Amino acid sequence: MADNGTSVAGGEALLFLTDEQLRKGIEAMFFAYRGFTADPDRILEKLAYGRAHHRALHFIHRQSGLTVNTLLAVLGVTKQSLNRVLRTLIDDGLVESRIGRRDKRERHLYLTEKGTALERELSEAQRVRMRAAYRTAGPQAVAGFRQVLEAMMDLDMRRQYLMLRDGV
Amino acid sequence: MADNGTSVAGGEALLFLTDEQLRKGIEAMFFAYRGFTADPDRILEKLAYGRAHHRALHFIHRQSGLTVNTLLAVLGVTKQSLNRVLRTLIDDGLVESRIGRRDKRERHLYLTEKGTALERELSEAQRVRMRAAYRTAGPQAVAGFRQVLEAMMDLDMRRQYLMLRDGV
DNA sequence: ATTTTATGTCAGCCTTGTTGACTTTCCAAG
DNA sequence: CTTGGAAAGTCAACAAGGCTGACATAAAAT
Repeated sequence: MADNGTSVAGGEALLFLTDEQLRKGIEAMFFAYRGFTADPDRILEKLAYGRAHHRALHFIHRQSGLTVNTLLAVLGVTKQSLNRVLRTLIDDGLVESRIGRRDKRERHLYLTEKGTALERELSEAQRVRMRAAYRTAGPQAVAGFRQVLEAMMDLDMRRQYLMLRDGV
Repeated sequence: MADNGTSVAGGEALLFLTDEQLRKGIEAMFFAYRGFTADPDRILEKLAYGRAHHRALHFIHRQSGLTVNTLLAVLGVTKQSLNRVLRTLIDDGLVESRIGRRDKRERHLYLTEKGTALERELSEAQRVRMRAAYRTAGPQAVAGFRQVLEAMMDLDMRRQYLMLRDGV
């Protein structure tokens, strides 16, 4: 059996999923996620923002003009929790909340210039790391990386993810 | 260019890392991590424990007899923060703290039978999901998954991870 | 004998999650 | 046109789990 836990039988690769193999994957996820958030965290710290602010900025940038309800669904938190974060972002002039034209109950969220700038700084820090990791691991690895991650999501999360991945 | 962002030039595959590609990876990480923690979280909730307890149990199981200091380094939290968690685990009879034989200042941590049982339940829930994801994605994807994750870690985290990965 | 290390603990603070209750505004169905 | 329900905002209270700072004890190391 090869080191990566694969073997070939009858031209078809089979997976021998030992608990050991799985544990390595679990620990890799744990440590990698720390790396994944480390760079933005450092930037946010200086501004007295947290990861929650980053997430909000990310998805507002991603889907400009989305409603509060949509953002709640994507983030998977309560409206009270989001509101605290969103209020500071609006007060600080990073996010603009516009009343819906069709449905005036809705608030549509947009990044201001200032918000766009911070989002860019945060995501660029994150991209630098991802880019380096992708380069190190190579194209095949990258494809596999995404495949496993997508297979690991809950169904409802995958729905959200695919909507974003393939365009809204 | 292929859909996965790769192309072949002169027999060597090159990576075209558009911001779009990177963003998909970033969002995949975000949603996948939620899935990754979802199953243990549900189990922990019933017992009034949190993710912090799970992490402690995991690494004590992983490296039985490790000292408090070692655990602190792996988890990357302060001793006050760990202590709160550790104390409840010890009080509840999931973890045993034995005074070091060589160095009596040290406390070596072990899972009790009860602790082992809970750790198994938690990690099995996590393994079920990982196993399913691995099976769906296939062996090549799994190798790539781990490669990218490892390349994404901070240097000091990778040190910790490799020590655990390759045996202590 | 003194200093350093490992651990534990108290107090207090912050972020970010939660639930519950209540309001305002507004759309939509009866 | 009234009424029910949806979208959003807000107040209060609470908890987990991070953090810092300060201090205590025991034991090792110098």
